[in-house]
Amino acid sequence: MQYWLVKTEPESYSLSDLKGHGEEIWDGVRNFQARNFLEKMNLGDKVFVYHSGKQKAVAGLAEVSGTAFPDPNSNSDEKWLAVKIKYLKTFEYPVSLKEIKSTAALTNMMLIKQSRLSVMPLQDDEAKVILTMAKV
DNA sequence: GCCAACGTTGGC
DNA sequence: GCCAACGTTGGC
Repeated sequence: MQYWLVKTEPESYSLSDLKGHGEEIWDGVRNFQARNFLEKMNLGDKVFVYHSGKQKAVAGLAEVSGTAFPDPNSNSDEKWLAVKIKYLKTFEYPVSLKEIKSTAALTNMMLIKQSRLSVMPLQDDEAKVILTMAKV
């Protein structure tokens, strides 16, 4: 089982929106590296939802409920992908970017190393540290 | 509001 | 194929 992290601007789509809908098509990814990660997602993989912008924190957890399929909003001659994710939980203690940066075990996260990537895998130990920090 | 990092585009 | 110009993302 793999852990992932996806970024979203809560002003356009937030974790609470996902909570309200239960399940959502995660589309609009227009970056090859991110696309390749979407392709590797498996059913049941856990997905951390990160809020960029004002909040800058890992807000909660979702789960892959549908593996990669053509992004319905891209032209058929393009090869962009989307997945489906299902809401799991909102962290009572969101893990802020600041905390992540000041935690030695997390400083090699792709979130830090590649600040612009919007879909990325996490190491198991990184995921566990974040879950601990979120007091899940 | 600014700027760094990064991706994309287009001229050569 | 290189590189300058430009656009976007996202932290500060």
